[in-house]
Amino acid sequence: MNILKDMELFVRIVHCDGLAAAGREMGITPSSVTMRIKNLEEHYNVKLLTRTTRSINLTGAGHEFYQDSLRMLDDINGVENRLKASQETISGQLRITATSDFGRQHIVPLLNDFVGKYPDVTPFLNLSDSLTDLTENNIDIAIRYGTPPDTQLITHKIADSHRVLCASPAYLERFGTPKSYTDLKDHSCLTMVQFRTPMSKWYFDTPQGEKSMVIQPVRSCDDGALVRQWAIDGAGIALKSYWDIANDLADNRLVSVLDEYRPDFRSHKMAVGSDLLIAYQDRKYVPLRTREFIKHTVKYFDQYQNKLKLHQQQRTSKSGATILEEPAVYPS
Amino acid sequence: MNILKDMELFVRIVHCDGLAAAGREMGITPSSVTMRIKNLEEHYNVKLLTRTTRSINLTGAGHEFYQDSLRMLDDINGVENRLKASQETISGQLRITATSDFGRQHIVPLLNDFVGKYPDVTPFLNLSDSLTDLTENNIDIAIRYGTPPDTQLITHKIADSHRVLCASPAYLERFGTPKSYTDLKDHSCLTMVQFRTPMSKWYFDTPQGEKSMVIQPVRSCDDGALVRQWAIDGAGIALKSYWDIANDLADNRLVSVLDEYRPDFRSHKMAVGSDLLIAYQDRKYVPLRTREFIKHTVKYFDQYQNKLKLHQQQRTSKSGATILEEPAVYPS
DNA sequence: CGCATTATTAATAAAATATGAATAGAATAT
DNA sequence: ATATTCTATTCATATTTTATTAATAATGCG
Repeated sequence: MNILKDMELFVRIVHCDGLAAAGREMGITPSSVTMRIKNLEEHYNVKLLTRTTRSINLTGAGHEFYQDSLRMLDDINGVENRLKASQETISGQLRITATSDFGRQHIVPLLNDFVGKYPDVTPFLNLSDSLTDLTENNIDIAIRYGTPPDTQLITHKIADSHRVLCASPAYLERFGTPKSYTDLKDHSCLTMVQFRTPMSKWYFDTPQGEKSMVIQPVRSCDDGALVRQWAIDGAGIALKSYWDIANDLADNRLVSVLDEYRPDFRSHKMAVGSDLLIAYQDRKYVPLRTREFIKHTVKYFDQYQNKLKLHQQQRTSKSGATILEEPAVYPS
Repeated sequence: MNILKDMELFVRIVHCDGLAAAGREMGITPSSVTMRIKNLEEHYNVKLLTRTTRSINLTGAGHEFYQDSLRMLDDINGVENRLKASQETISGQLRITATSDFGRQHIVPLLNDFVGKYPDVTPFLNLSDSLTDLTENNIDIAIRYGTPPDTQLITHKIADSHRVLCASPAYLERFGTPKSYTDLKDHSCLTMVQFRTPMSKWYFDTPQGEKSMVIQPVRSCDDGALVRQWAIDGAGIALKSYWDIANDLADNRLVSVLDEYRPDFRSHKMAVGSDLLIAYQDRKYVPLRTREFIKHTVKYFDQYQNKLKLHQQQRTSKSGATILEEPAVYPS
């Protein structure tokens, strides 16, 4: 009897909530699954699952065994990886998740770079604005704004970030630049929809403390890229994360407004904070390719940030227009 | 490949300082040992042992693998022991469901007793008057009146029981004792509400056969304990299961009436019959704690029944009220 | 050097595991 | 209510994995 393999199967059964489904994922027939669980139970003389044709339920012993299995599988995974690591190279599949617009702008070129350097790495990129479960999808690395609401993850800050209210120069010329956050009620606002909820409650730091305002979006969408495009097209003012529009600001396709109010949005389901973070699973063994990619990413954004600063200095020295720097004075 | 078994073998090899010797201890041939180590090394592409015909030596990776093996074997050993323990020792969580009033009066002291005897048992008591699904809630034992409408359950009769119409001596003195079931229409009746339906249809065995009567309750409630308390307080006549009021009858807080009519109530959702039963899931492997608790319960009610009989004999001979040793347990 | 013991190899035997077809049960759709 | 679909199970059969046997080569000891 191969207990470790049975543990793997058992965990799959629990996750899939069914024997047949687990078998499908593992590439074996339902009858085989039945047999193996039956043998396990007979061997230890313990019932692990109460099962009808339509549902399964863990017994007390089953619950314990599930926890034990998770622990042991994690352990053996570490052992195997360390064994392989004795001559490990930077190779294999590297699975990354990032928000779609940010991913296309930053992760795609970064990943090209990485794969160019390490050709044996085969990247898989999940671009999704909804939170992806790392364990479920076997993701090595997640890149998000703010700490995800998952205590199991290890996070590293890659770069400073903050939210930015932005619009196209054409829009601002036509409808005026808001001087106070209250002016926004007379503007066209664009919002993103996350978890089916429009993120229409915007927060502002004011001399009177934090204020929030519920805006009435003229357009909303669950795709971050489209919100950005709308803003570039002059459809209105959008609230975006800094790195999503860093290029647009640098190239003057977008202009930030009301920076001094430090605009923000929040959600209980969402991550907390606004900095750009890299997150990965707390595993006993992190593959070399993953460790190397984290280094690579940190370096990339360091350099990028420097590049942008340089770019800004050039612009300010030439035209005097401030784009990235926050003015310190509030309008009266 | 069975890594755990290979780990076991590997540890033996290290301890025995040789493949053949390890094989001898494990009851397999040297060639088999060679094969398995070879497969291990090939699978992970790592050399674990440098071996000549006369001596073996651990490589760096082999040393790590040896440590890993010790840890994992220790872990799996614990898992296996715990699994077996659930069958062989009286330990672990024992999950019981009982009706609330009955549970507080009888199961709580019984369980105290049981846990005192077997300290490794951690009891969980679900006190609910509505039926609890055993599988769903992972309940080991249910104690109910009458056979539950669940064919999957195995039931054992613990004790005789029947329904009893009862009222306080004070009530009967003031409003008279009913002589026939038809007298009940002139009495204050108390009923319990189960599944949102008042149990107001009462059945009686009469010389003319079974008769039923729909009573108009002056008070009703979905909590059995409160109905009993109302009766004790003299609010009227209640129809209760015998064991729910056995203590009250014994101590003369309640007096039964119309016993000769064998009063009863029924419900299609309810259990059939009125005897006190213990029910558990039809499992191939019933944990030892469960089996032991069943024994314990049967014994407890046997003794209790005898004690009540004795008490009654003393009462009829002395006609003096005494309090039973087992007090009705209420959180005070 | 011979002797005893060991590791290895390859063909074969044995054991463990998976499959496929048949049966029955439970939830959903009709 | 009835049909349908998906599920779990069982058992005989096929496949894969693992162990054995016997033969061979290698090491160290007296």
